[in-house]
Amino acid sequence: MSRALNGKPGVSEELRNRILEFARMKGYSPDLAAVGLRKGKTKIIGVLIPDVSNPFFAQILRGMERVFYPLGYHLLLCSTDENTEKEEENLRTLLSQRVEGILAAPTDSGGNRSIYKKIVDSNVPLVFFDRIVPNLETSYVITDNEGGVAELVRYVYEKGHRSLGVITLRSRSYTGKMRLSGILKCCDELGMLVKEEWILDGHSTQEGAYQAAKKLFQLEDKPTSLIVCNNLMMLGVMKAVKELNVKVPEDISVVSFDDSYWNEIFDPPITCVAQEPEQMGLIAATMMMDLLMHGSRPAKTVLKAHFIERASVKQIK
Amino acid sequence: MSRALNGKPGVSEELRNRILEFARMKGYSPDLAAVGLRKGKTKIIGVLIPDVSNPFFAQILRGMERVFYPLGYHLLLCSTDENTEKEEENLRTLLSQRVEGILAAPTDSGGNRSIYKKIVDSNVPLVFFDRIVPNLETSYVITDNEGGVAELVRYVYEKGHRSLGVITLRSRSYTGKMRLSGILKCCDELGMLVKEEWILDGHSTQEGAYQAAKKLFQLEDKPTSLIVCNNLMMLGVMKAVKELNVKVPEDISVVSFDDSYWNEIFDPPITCVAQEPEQMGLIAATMMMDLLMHGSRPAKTVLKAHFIERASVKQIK
DNA sequence: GTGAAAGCGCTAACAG
DNA sequence: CTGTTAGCGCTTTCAC
Repeated sequence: MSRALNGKPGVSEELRNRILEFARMKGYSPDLAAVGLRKGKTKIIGVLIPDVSNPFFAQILRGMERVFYPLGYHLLLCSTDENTEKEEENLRTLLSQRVEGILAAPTDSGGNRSIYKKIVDSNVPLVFFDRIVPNLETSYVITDNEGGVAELVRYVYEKGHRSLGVITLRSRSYTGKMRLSGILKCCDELGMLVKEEWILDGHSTQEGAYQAAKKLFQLEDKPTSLIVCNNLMMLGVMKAVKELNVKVPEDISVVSFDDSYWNEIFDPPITCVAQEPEQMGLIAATMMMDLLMHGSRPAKTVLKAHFIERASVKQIK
Repeated sequence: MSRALNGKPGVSEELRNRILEFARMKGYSPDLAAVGLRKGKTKIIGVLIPDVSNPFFAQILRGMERVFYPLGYHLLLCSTDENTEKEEENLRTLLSQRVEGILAAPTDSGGNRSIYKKIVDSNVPLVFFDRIVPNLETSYVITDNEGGVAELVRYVYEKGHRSLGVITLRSRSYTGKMRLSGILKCCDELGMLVKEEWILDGHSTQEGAYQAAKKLFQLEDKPTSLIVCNNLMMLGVMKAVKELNVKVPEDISVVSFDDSYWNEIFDPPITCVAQEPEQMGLIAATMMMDLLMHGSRPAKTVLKAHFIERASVKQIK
């Protein structure tokens, strides 16, 4: 039976055909759970993502799907909502589902370290993307966050700006830490002023950034430029800009980490550094396949964010 | 063993505790595939989606996740890329994975009818969302496409417009058919002129709509208003608007089916009818749970698209 | 209250 | 070339 259905040698053509025909007639479909149980291979990969509805992660997901689909692997999707407990629970379930590997964008750079450690130790292939848990022997793809923000800061500096505001990500997240520290370091080197009250927490969300931007725009003593730490927050800032009728770049110049649909069509179009989420997903998935097929050593890739000049920064003489 | 671990009665406290302790020490985690095999319940729901990277579907997915997660169900994700063959293959795999139910946005309103029919007949709970295969006894949630476009057309008409262009979805898709026919029907009733050459196929994509809009904008004989049939295509139209330096609404008035991040921050902000994707996902998921738990009759929900007036339509005297 | 055994659907290994 | 059997990890049933 099995031989015939799976096209293995050792069956006569005639018998094989009879079995195949019978199977078709009965509408037979193999139970992959049973196969998985027997073979110890489920053909399922677990993906842990903060939020699918964020286009950035949605595009990553698409990149992954693109490599797994042709290889017959399927994706079990879990959202963490940036919640450490949910992350832990999801991780446990994925393990229980006996996924062959886990792709994760960890919520917190330290929070669930011990669980990830356990996963690594138990030899379940693990690949981090976008964010990492430091000092863990896993494959990962991340963007050069510090390099990316440095490029933005330097650009603004060269345009003559000497003061900068920042709308930050959740401070506990890996990317949040990297981007903020990168900005401050670069500003420090260049002698760019970043007052304490110009650093506002946008909580990684559109709404958070909207509130933060409103607060900033209403300050007496404002910086001449503003850096926004991700795509969703840029959207919140745009809303505040419109609502308070702020003129960009006349009143304030704005740059953003991440490019997204809206940066280009905003008026003025926003200068930014872009990541390539789909590419990142693709790479992460490929790393996973490498781990799975060749059991190779962990690979580490740092993607460059590429600079896109548009029209949201004013030249100051 | 099983009794102790699952908290079933019939075991002494002492033995139970000893077993639990031992399990914890050994890092035991139940094999859900085996449980599933034994119980005939995999706790996995299959989701078939055209494209995760489309924010509309990503948000639907999020809505689904929100109801399934607390109930211990997990999502197996498949992308069809609007490709009928991929859809068929994915459907087969989902069935083979013995998912307990399937949530699907079918690619083509007729294409894979027979497979869906088979799924229904084999009593696997099936819920359509956003799009349906007509005349199939399943639950579904869709938006009132005809009502939505009618609202847009009537609004434009009342603003004094008497000619309308259309950027359409892929003509084979359910939503594509419904929206176009709704528009034409409404225009016919009102006496709104829609010339053949003003109906342009945007192929449901940003790029397609970009090309289509450019073509339209360069026509000698243009309509005074334009309706764009979804969110992604609106983005393409925006790009064309910027590139050709078209003035909205002075040169041409624009309305859109779907609201999305960018409609609000565009200049001018776009008048549209909005769907609520997360809500739709939530409802679809709830329907699935109903089917699963109570085995109830198929439920059919048609959501109203709600009108949002912004500033992209000019009043003509 | 406890242990042992059967069997979910499959495949690999082993006889015939 | 073909038919049978054991066992993947679990739960349910049945016997003690």
